[in-house]
Amino acid sequence: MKRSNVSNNVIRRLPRYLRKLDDLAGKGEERISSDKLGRQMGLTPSQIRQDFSCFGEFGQQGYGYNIDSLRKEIGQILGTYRGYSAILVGAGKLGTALVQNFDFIIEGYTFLGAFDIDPEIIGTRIDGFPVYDVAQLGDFVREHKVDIAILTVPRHAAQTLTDILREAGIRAIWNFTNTELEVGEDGPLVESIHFSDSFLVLTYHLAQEDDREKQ
Amino acid sequence: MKRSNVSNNVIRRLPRYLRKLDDLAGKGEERISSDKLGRQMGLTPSQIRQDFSCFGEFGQQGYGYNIDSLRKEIGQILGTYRGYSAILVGAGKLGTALVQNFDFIIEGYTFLGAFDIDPEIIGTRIDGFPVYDVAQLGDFVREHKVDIAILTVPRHAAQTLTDILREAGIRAIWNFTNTELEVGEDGPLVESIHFSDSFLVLTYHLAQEDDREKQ
DNA sequence: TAGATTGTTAATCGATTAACAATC
DNA sequence: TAGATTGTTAATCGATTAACAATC
Repeated sequence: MKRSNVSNNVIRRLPRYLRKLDDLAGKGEERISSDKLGRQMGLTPSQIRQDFSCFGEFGQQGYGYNIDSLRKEIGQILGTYRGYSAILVGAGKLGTALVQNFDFIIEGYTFLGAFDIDPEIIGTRIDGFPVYDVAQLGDFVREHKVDIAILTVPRHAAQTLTDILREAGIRAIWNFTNTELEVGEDGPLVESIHFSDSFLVLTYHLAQEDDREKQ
Repeated sequence: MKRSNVSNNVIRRLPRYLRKLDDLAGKGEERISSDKLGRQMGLTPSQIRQDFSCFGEFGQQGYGYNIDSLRKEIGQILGTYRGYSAILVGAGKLGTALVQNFDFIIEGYTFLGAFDIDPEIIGTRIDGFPVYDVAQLGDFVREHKVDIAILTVPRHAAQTLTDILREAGIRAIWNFTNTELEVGEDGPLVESIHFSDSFLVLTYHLAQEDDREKQ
């Protein structure tokens, strides 16, 4: 695996490849060429070959790529099945939905539980996992060396909890708070899902359609 | 407004600008230069000026940009306050969380209600909005000329509902099903939030850190 | 062997950055 | 007026695409 200076664009395409390959595998397909894959995904064959070649040589001339082994390679690159541990910070509707929709254990991660401030739900269970008092968050992260925090708290609490998580040595934050988190120099990785950004891109295109029509 | 061939990268930065400007306005700031804005957002001043200049001349030499009016301009470009109508398709945990977290009406959109297949929740209300039988989805969309469907159904139902929505003339689908929707030639716009893609980008970086360390 | 298809090098295209005249 | 800062043109950088020898 080379993986020296792989561009962001390439990295963000990898999960799409993985999804597509899972799809093809599910359909019982065995092999695919960059040409066919490109047509199915709306990419050029060149780009696909360039992307893969950032990480190694996964194909075979005259044959293409073996779907099953390519899947495994890309999964490996993306860090699946490495047993990374995760916790949920903020056990509201959104957080609960995420835990229930992602089968973390099957996917090769270890989900350890949730944290919340509401006494009503502390001590209960979500999908079988315990809900702890957020007051214990720092100690828990330190003790269990938690890798990933899924942050689904109200925006006003986002930075405070980020600070606690950073102090406790969390490695990554999956951020759903719709704010930019301050993590400083060698703070944790942050990957954000900004719902409103995505929604606004949608309405941008609608607005553009409307404006074009008016002319 | 020129808006001829604006690149995707530019479009995806616009919501970030809007968030930042809202932030600054909230802090009582009145004006900002591309230089300061760049430093705060991690972009070059050049890029910021280029981005804005795709849509018009919003600044003033020697002064910079007026935060309030720039906010309004970008909001306008992004189609806020145009009264676009939206429905929720799939009233599970995730969908409910989205409706409760986005105050659609305040944000300038019109939320019309939710649709589900579960008789238990059909006829109930979410955040005050009615939950209809999904059997009425097509007719409802046609009748109310609904602009946007928020699709939060299980993946196996995604394509069927997409087909119904397209047939009924929906203009855009905000897709949370973690699948690629087939919409054909002049089907609706699709903007997807792929949770798993985002999560895998996170674990990619963790895995890379780990591999680098091992060496 | 002939056909298919890779991995990689070179060419092109587009996006970002730098520079600067215009002007508030 | 002098200083600041824009909008835009030109230069650079990086990403995508094309081409092709290597080879299964």
